[in-house]
Amino acid sequence: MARTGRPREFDRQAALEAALTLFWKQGYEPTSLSQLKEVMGGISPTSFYAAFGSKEQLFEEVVELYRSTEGRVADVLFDEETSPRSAIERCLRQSAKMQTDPSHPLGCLIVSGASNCGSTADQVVELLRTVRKKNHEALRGQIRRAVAIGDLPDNTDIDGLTEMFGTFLVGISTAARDGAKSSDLDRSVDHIMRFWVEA
Amino acid sequence: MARTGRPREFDRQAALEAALTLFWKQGYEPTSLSQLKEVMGGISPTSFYAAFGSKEQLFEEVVELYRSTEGRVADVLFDEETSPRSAIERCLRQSAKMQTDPSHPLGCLIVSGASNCGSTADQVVELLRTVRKKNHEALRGQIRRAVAIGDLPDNTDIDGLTEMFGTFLVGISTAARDGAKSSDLDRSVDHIMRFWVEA
DNA sequence: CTACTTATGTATCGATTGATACGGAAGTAC
DNA sequence: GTACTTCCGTATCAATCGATACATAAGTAG
Repeated sequence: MARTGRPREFDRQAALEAALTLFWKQGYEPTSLSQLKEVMGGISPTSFYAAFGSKEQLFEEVVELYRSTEGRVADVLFDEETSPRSAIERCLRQSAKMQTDPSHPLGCLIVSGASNCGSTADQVVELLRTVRKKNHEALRGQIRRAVAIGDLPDNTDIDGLTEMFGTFLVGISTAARDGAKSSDLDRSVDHIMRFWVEA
Repeated sequence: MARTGRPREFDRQAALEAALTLFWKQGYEPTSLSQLKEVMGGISPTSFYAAFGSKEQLFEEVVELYRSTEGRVADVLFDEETSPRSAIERCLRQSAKMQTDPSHPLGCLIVSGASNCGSTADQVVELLRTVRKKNHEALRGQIRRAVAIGDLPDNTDIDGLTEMFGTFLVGISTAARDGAKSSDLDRSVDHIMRFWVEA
């Protein structure tokens, strides 16, 4: 690793995970450097900027960490080996379960991590929006595939169905933060999938 | 009105409406006093605090204004003279239409107005959450009523259905802010209502 | 040892935050 | 007219924001 120079005295990975938890709970803008430095092991501002560049760069790194861990619940939307119906259903169920899990903050970092932001945080807002749009397009891809392989009729309203699932998916974050029960959310997935009888 | 003293030189109602637009667009915390004073007619800090008390009190007044105007789309959830199915459907359709209307900011002030907030804004977060919970309970009331009058079967999963509609409803705000088309959202309401064939 | 590299701690930067102090201006009441 | 009330404008408050300067400590390379 570090070939030369004074070795780092804090655990960079642990600090990153602590930052994830704080950003997840509070969102990007209201999370201050003071809070970050504190949860990241009480590091000094110099250490913070040397290791992470800036608050914004840290957040970008945090988003990557989130996507590669808890955020993986959305990956199944990109899976073309599962049936479309099953891919969507699993995404919704796993998202609902993950976002109500009390072992970490409630809701979704991608949806709620930068929802109220001033103009100084435009880049961060766009970063998260880009991730959401990718998920939305993956959702649309699954619906399209379902029509293509005959799991849904040819005259299916692809955009309308995509919007139904997509709107429900992003709604889970607010619902979870408002205290929705995991079991209620799971059964709500039963209902939203109910019209779709697998071929 | 003002019986005595120097008369106000700015239009209080117009200032309140301008504040609503700004809060709606940016959210509570990232909206600064400087921005508010500017859009509210370029008033001075003294005039601001004399007329509205504080940023937080202004926001509370703004929420009341919103609820009595654009926010009325949720009122139908409290209407027991409409059929339950129709009440829910109208709420969803009107919310989707209103929140994508380009004549004002996108999304919903109640859902997105204070989603990322620091601990100094706890009261504001709770205020909006309380409104959302009331709407959620009204939704549950409509489902309950549907079962009671036989529009839905006796063994209906009331909490699961409530969560499905409630999660979709709060999702509209994020969907609208992400650029969802009004027509797609309207058709997504077709789909989410589809399982429910009015008696 | 010296040279170099990297991390650390303290002290502080300019800008902005929400909120006030204070004096004066503009109206009504008598 | 004077007294009283309400509002306005300027100047400014302490606190906090994200970010840096500067000197020093702790390691490797030769």
